[in-house]
Amino acid sequence: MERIVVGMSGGVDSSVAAMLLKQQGYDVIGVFMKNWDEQDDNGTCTATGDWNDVQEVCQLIGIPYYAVNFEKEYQERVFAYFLEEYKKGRTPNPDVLCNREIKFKAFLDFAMQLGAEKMATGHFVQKGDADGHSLLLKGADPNKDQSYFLYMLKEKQLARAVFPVGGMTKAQVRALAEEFGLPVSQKKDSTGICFIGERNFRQFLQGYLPLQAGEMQTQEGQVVGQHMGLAYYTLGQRKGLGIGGSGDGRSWFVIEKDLKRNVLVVAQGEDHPALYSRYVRASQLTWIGETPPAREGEPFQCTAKFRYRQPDQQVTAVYNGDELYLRSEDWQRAVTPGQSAVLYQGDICLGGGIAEEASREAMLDWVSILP
RNA sequence: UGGGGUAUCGCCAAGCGGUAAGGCACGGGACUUUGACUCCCGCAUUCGUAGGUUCAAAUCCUGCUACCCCAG
Repeated sequence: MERIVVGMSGGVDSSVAAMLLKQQGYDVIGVFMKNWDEQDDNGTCTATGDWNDVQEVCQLIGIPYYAVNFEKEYQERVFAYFLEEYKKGRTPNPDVLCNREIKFKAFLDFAMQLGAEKMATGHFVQKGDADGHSLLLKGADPNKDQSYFLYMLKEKQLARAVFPVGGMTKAQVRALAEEFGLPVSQKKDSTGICFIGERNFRQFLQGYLPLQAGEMQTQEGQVVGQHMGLAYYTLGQRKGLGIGGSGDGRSWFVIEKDLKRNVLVVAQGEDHPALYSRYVRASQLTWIGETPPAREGEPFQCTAKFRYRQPDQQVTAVYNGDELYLRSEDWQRAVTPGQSAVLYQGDICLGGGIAEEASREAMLDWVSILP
């Protein structure tokens, strides 16, 4: 009997995933990952409730369960990077790294040590196969597809993974949970940084990054307010600026973080040109498959998501080593350095990179590159 | 010191005798395994202040206060 270790968060999706695998006759082991240690106001660990849910669910399903601690790995491989990026004025996405480094590396290794053939998670993604090569496909529920967060995986990692709920809709998953009387069937979907959870983001950052207040200025250099530290803002941000009523009365948005001058550059109106770009340069490009969709320097068509849940955007892409250049058909709003650009062809997730800069104008000689 | 003007929510701003629009900001919620965006709801028993006229005033009258402008 094939053994599969399921990464269980205490949520509906991973609980149903474990249950389905058990039904299919696998030797299922549930494992709860603890990657962040934090006490809430009452002094109890915020992960305790989730661990309790995991235990309840596993007992109900009738599978053994364990908890494993990856706090150190998370700290070193994910959180350190997270803070470094903020210090550079960028806006990192820790969850894509968490998946590559923790869930599909540290945890995968752990699963193998438990004698498993495969690991499983409750991600809403599907797997495909092309001549024996694993493909990452979007989840069947277009509203819940989480392939964006898994683009950094390699096909070798993927080959070891199964996603039992990826072919279902969220509604179907909940219905199954309900049907089997899982105690978490009505549990609210979790959001926020994985393992760290929902919290006041500024308060959270304050504990790790020094505050350095400075000026908010327009592009023309007019001072329109004070900011409390560039790290607390991201491109395209509207809320939290606190400078309403000035200028022409429209909303203000962050259009640039000038680290050298410690100035937050803002502009008025959601349609301000500075919020939009068409060209994106990304680094740290990774392909899921061993064979990229095109050769270096050879432009190709695909779609991209510049943020989670964004509809596919038609782009022309070309890459050089781990540098990726994209030209979008449509204007893209607030493409932010540090955020990921994830590439697709149809339902296949190809991989992606981390945005370094976005521009209204070409940063490459596209005319000569394009056919 | 004369003359004129303006004072309505944190900011901007409707209102012109009939019982306080709207925008921005802010707060709450929804959405969401990053950060954002977006959407929904809330947000002045009160109109610088003290009186007066009137059935009824932010809206009319008077005093006071503050600020602005022009004269000096």
